[in-house]
Amino acid sequence: MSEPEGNFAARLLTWFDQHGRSGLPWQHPRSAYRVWLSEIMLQQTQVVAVIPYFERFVTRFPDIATLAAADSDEVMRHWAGLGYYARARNLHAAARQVMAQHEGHFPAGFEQIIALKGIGRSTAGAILAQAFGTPAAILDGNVKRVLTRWAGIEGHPAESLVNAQLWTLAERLLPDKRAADYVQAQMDLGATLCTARKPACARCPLSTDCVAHATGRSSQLPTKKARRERPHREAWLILAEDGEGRVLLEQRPGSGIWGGLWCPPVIALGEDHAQLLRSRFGVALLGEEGGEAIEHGFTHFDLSLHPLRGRASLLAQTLAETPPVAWHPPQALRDGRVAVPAPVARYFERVAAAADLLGGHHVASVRRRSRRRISKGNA
DNA sequence: AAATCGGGGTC
DNA sequence: GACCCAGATTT
Repeated sequence: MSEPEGNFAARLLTWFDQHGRSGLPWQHPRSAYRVWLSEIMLQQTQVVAVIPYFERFVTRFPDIATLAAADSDEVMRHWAGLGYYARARNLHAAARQVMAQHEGHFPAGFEQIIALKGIGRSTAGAILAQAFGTPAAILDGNVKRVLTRWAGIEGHPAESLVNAQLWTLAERLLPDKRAADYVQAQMDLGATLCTARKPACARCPLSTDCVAHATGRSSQLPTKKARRERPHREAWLILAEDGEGRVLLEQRPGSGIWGGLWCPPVIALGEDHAQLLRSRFGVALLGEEGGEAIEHGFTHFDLSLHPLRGRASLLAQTLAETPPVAWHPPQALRDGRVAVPAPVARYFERVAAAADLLGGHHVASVRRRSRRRISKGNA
């Protein structure tokens, strides 16, 4: 078929030349490593949220060898607050994979790229096209939206049949030139014109033969999935302080929420927290006092964390199974020296701000050092 | 096929 | 408050 799709790619690229985004940090310089890193960070994460993390990450880990050689705690520290922490663990593992299997050079073949941890079909295509100029299809949220609308594809994209249909179409529309630009053009169209809500069809280069636009179904496509209501969970957040005001942290297991991050013990509200603190950490909590709950929403449940502060009394006893434990001053949990979950960092900022309000001005210097506050503008 | 895995931007 | 985001991996 010569031009059965009505010059879809050509129109997209012409639009891109005038309206595409060209100032993104990973576009200059554009190396395989920087493209790879950006694609991982951008999974389910918006560009504006990624940019400050990307800048900090490449400053500290400028190349694959540096990343591979780094300590995992330091990698997690540079990811803390961005979410989906399995991405960071997979990225780190993949960097070591590249060192071991490809002599430190990011591979240029699809099969080798997709074999790396954390890289699926779409991310592999995006890297292949942007880093090596090899034409490859992608199918992220943007492209799913653009294609379901343009071709009028009904049914939820998660269904295997619909998904296969979308991949086939994406492959068929692929131009044989300007591979990197074409990837970026698809992203930019989806992010700026063919948006989830109120698409700007009047300015879209594809509207002339867009099925959804012609039939008035743009707001109906892609088909939304019925969402279940999110359950609500409650837990204690145990803030056990030693004699020097340092807080007890445990490293969370790799699987599950906040995997690999450091966090004060989180114990379900119904459980016997005193007994659990004793058995798992050899600690008793003295002079307990509560505080206002920390509300935090996840994709599939809401969480209320009830802070429970107290003085830690170490019980001299041998413990059977002690998770990795560390003690850190609250300041270290605010300024990014320890990889803690975003709501935990926020909690300690709130406590510090309250103390600042009551007392001295010494906290000002701490704030200046806090990149998280500045980059994300947390209140 | 469905569930899991974060946090924030945006309306 | 609901929806969504340059998805991959596990169940």
